[in-house]
Amino acid sequence: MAPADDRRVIRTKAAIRSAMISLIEEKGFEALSVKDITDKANINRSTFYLHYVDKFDLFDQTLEGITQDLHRILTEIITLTPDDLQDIKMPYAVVVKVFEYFLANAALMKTVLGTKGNIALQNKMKKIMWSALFEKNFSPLIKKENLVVPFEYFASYIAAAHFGVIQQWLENGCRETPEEMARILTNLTFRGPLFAAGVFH
Amino acid sequence: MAPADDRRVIRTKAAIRSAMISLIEEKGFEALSVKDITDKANINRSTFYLHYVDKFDLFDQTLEGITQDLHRILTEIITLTPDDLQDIKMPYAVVVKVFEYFLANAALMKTVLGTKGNIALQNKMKKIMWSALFEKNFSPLIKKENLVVPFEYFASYIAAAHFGVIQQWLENGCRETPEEMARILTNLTFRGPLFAAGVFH
DNA sequence: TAGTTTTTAGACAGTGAGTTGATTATTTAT
DNA sequence: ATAAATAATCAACTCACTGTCTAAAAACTA
Repeated sequence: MAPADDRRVIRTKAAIRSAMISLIEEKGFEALSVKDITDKANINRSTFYLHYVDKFDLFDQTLEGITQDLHRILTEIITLTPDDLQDIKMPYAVVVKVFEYFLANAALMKTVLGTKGNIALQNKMKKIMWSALFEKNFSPLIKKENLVVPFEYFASYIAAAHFGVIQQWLENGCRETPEEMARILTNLTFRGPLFAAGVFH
Repeated sequence: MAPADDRRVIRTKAAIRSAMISLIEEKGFEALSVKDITDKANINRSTFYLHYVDKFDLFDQTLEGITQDLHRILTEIITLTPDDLQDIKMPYAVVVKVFEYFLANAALMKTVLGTKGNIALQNKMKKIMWSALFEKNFSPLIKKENLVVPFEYFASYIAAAHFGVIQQWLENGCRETPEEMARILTNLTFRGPLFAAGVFH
């Protein structure tokens, strides 16, 4: 092992990484071959194996930073209190932060969450968001005796719903601001989707 | 072309199909090879190519029946009126039907929607459910002037949320009855998730 | 049973994966 | 500026899977 800050290594890894991202956008993760990546990155195929075990390893390493960041944002920044949930402001602030982060990493996030992505990767991210947001924040606030539906389905409902909205936003090219998206998402969840859609008055 | 009801053909196709389903459960769709499938199905690899172009073709053909059924269930059975949405009963009936169908085809549905599935396939199914359920039923009922959030995000929210709950249910092994699941889902959507979770009283 | 069709076994070329060893190019530290 | 270190390259190799094709064997239908 040599200095990891060797400029050749940095250059090579960057080339590989950005080749992967642009290729995932083109044809999806599963359809990629190592050869595709190294061709696009203009490096020898052997070189790839000096840095990564295979394309999955490459993706994992790429995703690692993202998931750490996200986890930090979700847990460090805020711990909700019961009062926060009675008002829309506090969760709103968290959601804004998340959207801002997604916006800053839109290209990669789109490859993870977009239609060309990979379910296992999606689930990895879902799990992180889930545990950070729910287990540590929402869960303690929910009184079992008030539950009209099983907690796990409530959780699946919210987690998937939020993911769906984020996915749609990324597909659209992130036209709305993080603040606007946070407003949309908190409205949908706090007021209920049908109310937010104007079906109930 | 000979009689398509030749018993050898029926046997072979059935063997291939069920081999595929069980292998997807094991290792996921992308990891499968044609050889895996034919080994499991105990047929010659050449035989596979007599019936299918490749594994994607096999999956498409397998999914075709499912999607047609689902589309029929969602469109034929019901057309919602504005009054239906003021009450929870009518949508409830549709949702029960859907869960019943999923239950009857749980093995395959789990491979499509489960963690080992494939995003493209999920999207295909989402699109079908989406167009049948929303474009023809919900959409006309929503008055633009009452919208608090853009319609497309409302749509993404609901579609993804329902999908998430169905996924969770399949992962759990379909413990709840279709009626129970329909109750859960309609409660979450009609009352709003936080109300259904007992956060609001 | 006779005639037809499916399945089989095996071989084929083509492609990507992952590894290796010798060589060249670049970088860092002196 | 130069030497030592090490990263990248190139070519070649094994392996596994794909998709196609043939001729022979097996199973089906009528």
